[in-house]
Amino acid sequence: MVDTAFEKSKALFVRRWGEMAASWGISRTMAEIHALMYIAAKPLCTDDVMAQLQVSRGNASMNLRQLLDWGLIDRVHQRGDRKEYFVAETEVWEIFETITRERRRRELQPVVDTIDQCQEMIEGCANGDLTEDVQVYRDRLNNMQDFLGTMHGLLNMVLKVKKSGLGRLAHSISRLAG
Amino acid sequence: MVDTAFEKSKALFVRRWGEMAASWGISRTMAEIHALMYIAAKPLCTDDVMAQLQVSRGNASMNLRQLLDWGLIDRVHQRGDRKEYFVAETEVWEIFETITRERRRRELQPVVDTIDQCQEMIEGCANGDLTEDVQVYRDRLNNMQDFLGTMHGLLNMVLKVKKSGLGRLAHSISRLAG
DNA sequence: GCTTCTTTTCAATAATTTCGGAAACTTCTG
DNA sequence: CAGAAGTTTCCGAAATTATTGAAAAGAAGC
Repeated sequence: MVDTAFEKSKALFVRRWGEMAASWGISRTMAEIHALMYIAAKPLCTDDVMAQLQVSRGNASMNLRQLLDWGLIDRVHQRGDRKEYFVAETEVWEIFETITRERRRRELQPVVDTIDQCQEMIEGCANGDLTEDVQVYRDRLNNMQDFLGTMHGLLNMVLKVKKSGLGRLAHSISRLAG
Repeated sequence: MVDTAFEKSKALFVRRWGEMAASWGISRTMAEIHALMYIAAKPLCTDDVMAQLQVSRGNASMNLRQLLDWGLIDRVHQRGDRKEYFVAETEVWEIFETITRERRRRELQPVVDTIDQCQEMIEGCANGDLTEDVQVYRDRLNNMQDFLGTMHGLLNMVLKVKKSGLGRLAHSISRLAG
């Protein structure tokens, strides 16, 4: 069968994609479904996912919902079929933007907020008793916060610019640098 | 006690840092130790970690070793004391570089390699039977690979340039864009 | 509008994986 | 050799993830 190599190749990609995601704190199955849809030529339904990944209906359903929440896949309806089908975003930069946006919102923002809070907490005691320890601590918090702010801006810049070519990125940075 | 707010603030930072790391696939304790050392004014020893985070000696030891493997902390010897002490890298850009370097090596590189492998696997069958499915699949793999390559380059650029100011970054990008 | 059939969602249970603690074991120093 | 510090292994606890089965939701036909 000619398709064997094709099928094997796809399975390999899906598996590896899942493994990578797992080490990044994303459920393996969720990532595998995403990979499956990313490389699919046409919409897949829940049964396709169940069959290809050998998972239960509930599991497939839950992970599909999560992918919808993340905005990584969309519902698609096929006429004459009441089943729901799904397609993945296939523009890699869009995928990247979606993932970074969600992770920033869910996981980075709380840290930024917490650092603010930590800084407020030591403002009082910093007056009366500005020991070296407190000063060091305050510097470290500031550095981290600056870094997170810079990364935030840099990421936004990269994402914005990916849609208008590298020329503008250079320009943006020139202004930042000048 | 004047230090109460200070201690509470530090504890809050450590806790939140650990939580964030946990959602990024890094053990909570390992991240907490790292946070503890990042904000510490002087080197800490295993017993400090045990006391402040309420973990066992074995646990502390294992996680300290991992942090050493990652290159996020260094051993420091205090003269007149047999104990080992540790300090964290405190330059945020260095920390960032270390983490991205390690994660790329450990988790991204295998994906890049796998995509290569996947592409080779379908080269044979692509000749005889170039169905649309195969073609779509091949395109998606290529797009992903291009993306990973671009990100790799971009990251290197950002890291290199952080040590020589933003001016050079703009210049680098100008050349890329031109 | 009601029934029936299909699909999705939810909740309880089960399985897997990860993590941490205790203790055995090693190493180093005096 | 004694004592302290560091490491590794094993096992149980906790968290995460998956399965099952039942209920809910939604479309087609009457």
